[in-house]
Amino acid sequence: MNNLTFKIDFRSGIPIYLQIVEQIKLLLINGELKPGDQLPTVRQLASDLRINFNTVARAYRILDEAGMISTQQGRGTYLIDTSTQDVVTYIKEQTIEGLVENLLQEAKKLGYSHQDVITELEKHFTHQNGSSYK
Amino acid sequence: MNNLTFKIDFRSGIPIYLQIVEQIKLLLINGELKPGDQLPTVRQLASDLRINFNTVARAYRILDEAGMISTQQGRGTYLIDTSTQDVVTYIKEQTIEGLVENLLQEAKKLGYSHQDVITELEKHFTHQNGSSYK
Amino acid sequence: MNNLTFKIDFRSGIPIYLQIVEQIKLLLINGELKPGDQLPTVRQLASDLRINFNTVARAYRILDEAGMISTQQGRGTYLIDTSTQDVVTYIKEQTIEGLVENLLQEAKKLGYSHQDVITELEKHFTHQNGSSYK
Amino acid sequence: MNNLTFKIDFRSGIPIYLQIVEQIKLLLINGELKPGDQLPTVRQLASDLRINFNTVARAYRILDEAGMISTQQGRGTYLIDTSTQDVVTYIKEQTIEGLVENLLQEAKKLGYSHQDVITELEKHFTHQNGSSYK
DNA sequence: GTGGTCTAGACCACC
DNA sequence: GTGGTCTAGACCACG
Repeated sequence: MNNLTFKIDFRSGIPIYLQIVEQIKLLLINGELKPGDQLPTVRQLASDLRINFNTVARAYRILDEAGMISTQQGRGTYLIDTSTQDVVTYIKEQTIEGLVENLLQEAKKLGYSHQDVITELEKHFTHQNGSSYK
Repeated sequence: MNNLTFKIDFRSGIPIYLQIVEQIKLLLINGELKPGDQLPTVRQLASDLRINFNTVARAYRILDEAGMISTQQGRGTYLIDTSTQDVVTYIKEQTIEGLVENLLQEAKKLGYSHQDVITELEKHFTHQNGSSYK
Repeated sequence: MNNLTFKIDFRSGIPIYLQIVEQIKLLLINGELKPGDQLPTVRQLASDLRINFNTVARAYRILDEAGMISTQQGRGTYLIDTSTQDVVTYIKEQTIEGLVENLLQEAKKLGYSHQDVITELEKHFTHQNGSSYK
Repeated sequence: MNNLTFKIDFRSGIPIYLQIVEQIKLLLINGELKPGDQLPTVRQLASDLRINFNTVARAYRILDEAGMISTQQGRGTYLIDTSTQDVVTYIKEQTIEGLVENLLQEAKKLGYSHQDVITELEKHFTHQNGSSYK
């Protein structure tokens, strides 16, 4: 049940604890983790990833403060258990919005119009794969 | 002649030297700085921004290594002087491409289709300002 | 394990941080350091060499930007860990080529033919040590 | 008589005064300047090259101290006038020797044998132009 | 007066 | 404990 696919990049410069937070969000979105599931213990995950115990604890603390997980003394750590799809879509929307907002903000500084951004995006669509429209 | 509009946010957590690097790129793109122009001296800019000259020197060194400026011992620092528009468009394109690529990569991880990204973008267009597009 | 033989010449006029960069390249080539090895911490090496830790940090930053080492906040600094011999031979070749190219370029300015250069080289072989060649 | 072809590279990082010293050596070797010739005045050359007066003066001082030129108060600066060919060949030899010695020293550090250096050199001969043997 | 190097030491982020 | 950032200030090389 806990063969989770964590990928940590030690060279990316992004703090490990943040990478863990992101990974867990992704696992939830992918469906690899479901609301109510138990997360690996801090010590287990630290050992698996060959990283420091405190680093995992910090990631869990952040998720806890964000209300995404529930840490229960002596019983373990669980993903919050609300009506499933709600959490997932909320997180997804929150994330994509942040990304888009950031893109537009930067583009604006560079003097690009919204149309320019669209054009650039479409360039990438055709390059990568013609099949991605759903 | 050198009344440049530098804006440093000391509370953003982003290193000052990186903010300077970005600012100079922006000034170039905006046309406030032109290829061949002399930049303020390290000590002058440091004094203007109320920061240490080593911090400015570090920013200039990075821009120099990136080939955007030319630092000349005892003479000052100059923006690179190639056929003007080339540099500017190159930097702009490089930047927007990076931003878009990053967005799509993240969106993909979240399971969004390209169309979803477009939709989200358009939502922002109407919210922010109705003038620029659509 | 980290009894590395660093030799810094404080009177050479060559910046200390550059000397450190060169020394580490050499240690890698000599095999005294191997891909994946941890380098001494910035503060440790600074203390050993009786220099400021910022000077070491600068050398490490350069090596990092060049992709030769991997600096990890809070964990330490490690030599890059690709298929061993690749890195070493690449660096060696890159270096010797630069040296030879430089020599030929200068010799050309002086009006020397390639044969002249060879002749001059052979003169040095016999002077220095009769064993290595000819 | 004084349309000399000076080429200064402000971006090379090599001090301008050293570039001038080298240029004058080259002009002598090329025959563009001959023993006994008058050099441009410090102010004239500084103006031509758009550089600081002191920089040229410094270059001339070095050449003077090296015995290559003779500065005569109020009369100008002249190249030393010994039996022509002597000076030229001396300078040439001195220079090529320095270059070769430097190459071998660096190659040695890298663990290259003399044969390796020869091999690398020959690689460059065939690549550049097959006609250079005199 | 210009930039470059180095030092000493404080404070922070991360592990 | 690790590296990163920034400051303050000295000294040097170059122009």
